[in-house]
Amino acid sequence: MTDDATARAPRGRPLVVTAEEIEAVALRLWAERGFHEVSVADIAAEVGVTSRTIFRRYPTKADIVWGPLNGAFEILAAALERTSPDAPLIERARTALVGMIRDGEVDPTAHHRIRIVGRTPELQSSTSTPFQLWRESLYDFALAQPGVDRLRAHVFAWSVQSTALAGLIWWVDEDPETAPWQAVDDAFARLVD
Amino acid sequence: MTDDATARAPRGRPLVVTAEEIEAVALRLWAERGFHEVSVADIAAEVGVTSRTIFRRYPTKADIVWGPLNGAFEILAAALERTSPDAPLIERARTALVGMIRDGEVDPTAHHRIRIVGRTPELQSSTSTPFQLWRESLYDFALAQPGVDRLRAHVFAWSVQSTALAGLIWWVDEDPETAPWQAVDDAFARLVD
DNA sequence: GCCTTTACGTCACTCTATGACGTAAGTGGC
DNA sequence: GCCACTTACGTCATAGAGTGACGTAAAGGC
Repeated sequence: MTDDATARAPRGRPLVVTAEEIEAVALRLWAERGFHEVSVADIAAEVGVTSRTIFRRYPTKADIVWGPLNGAFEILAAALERTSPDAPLIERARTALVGMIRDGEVDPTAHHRIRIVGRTPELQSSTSTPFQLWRESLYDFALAQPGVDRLRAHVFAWSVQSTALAGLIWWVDEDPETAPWQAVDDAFARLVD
Repeated sequence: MTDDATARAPRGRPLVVTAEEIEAVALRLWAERGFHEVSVADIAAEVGVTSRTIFRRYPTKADIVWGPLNGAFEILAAALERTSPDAPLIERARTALVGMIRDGEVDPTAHHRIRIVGRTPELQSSTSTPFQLWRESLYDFALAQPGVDRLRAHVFAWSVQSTALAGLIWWVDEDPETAPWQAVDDAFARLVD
């Protein structure tokens, strides 16, 4: 998306560690010991910086987990637009979401990240950045359709997001051998009852 | 529920303040200044105790908001059982939830509490105690019905809870003049599309 | 009066998060 | 090479949510 031709050499002191390094260390430690058991200071020490630096890069500890997934709402919005306008809203959301997860458009570490989220209830907060952004995308999409009022769009966004989350949590602690998109697809199959 | 005949005088030092007093002060301050803007120490000072005492009574700051609503999951479970077995699952949940909120079986301060939740995104966390307990009730109820597998029960619990939450949030910041049960009922009407 | 039980205060400490301030390390202009 | 400018980092101080340890206050039972 960024124009490489206009991408100039950055001015000022360069970052001493990349976001990838920080997140790789964090994900590894959290996978080993759990989210609460590893503090931001622990990660910072392992990477070779101060916790102040970490908090300057990430607004909260939880945002280290999300990382590139925070940008996924744009992919979701685009995927929603590509779905068939004739299908019911819920099926369009299902197609877009499942396709997005299945095709791994987001990030190679996404599965790893979702596993930690699934194991850590406090990360499943509905106010976490990506979930909020997903709901916004879903809300805007639904509201643009004819005959959809704001409450309906609101309910649509919430139920789609929570169904996806339910599927992912299910996948993590009940069926981790299969693909995550399959669990989400199965969850949507149960929703349309 | 407690047997008054066997309710003996409590041994040991009595509580210096009742839970009602603490929660009344907390709700008043939060309604005036907002949830983040009023610390637990502020509430403790106003009540006349130390913050240590508050944290001994309530596991987290958020639990002061929920208060008696934490016991509502039992009322929900009972209300679910009273619904017509012939109706679809989602309608039974709708009837039970809306009836519960409408008839004010929970607590006179419930509306006040929900307003604060609606105004404070971080309190809408899916891991907050009452929401978790509601989902458990809904999950157990759904799983006991014939032809419902565990994933379906899981998705059912999540979508019912989030639909109720969506309705309540909608009520708080879009339609606070009407009754909250009406907003929740409307939300469920949009869900069954 | 003494023992037991329960509630509270004080102190110390961890962890997340933020503001202030000075410094290190890069780019670009001359 | 020197100097301004920009950006990242470290250090320090601070606030707020929790938690464990320890001593004390206030009740009932004997």
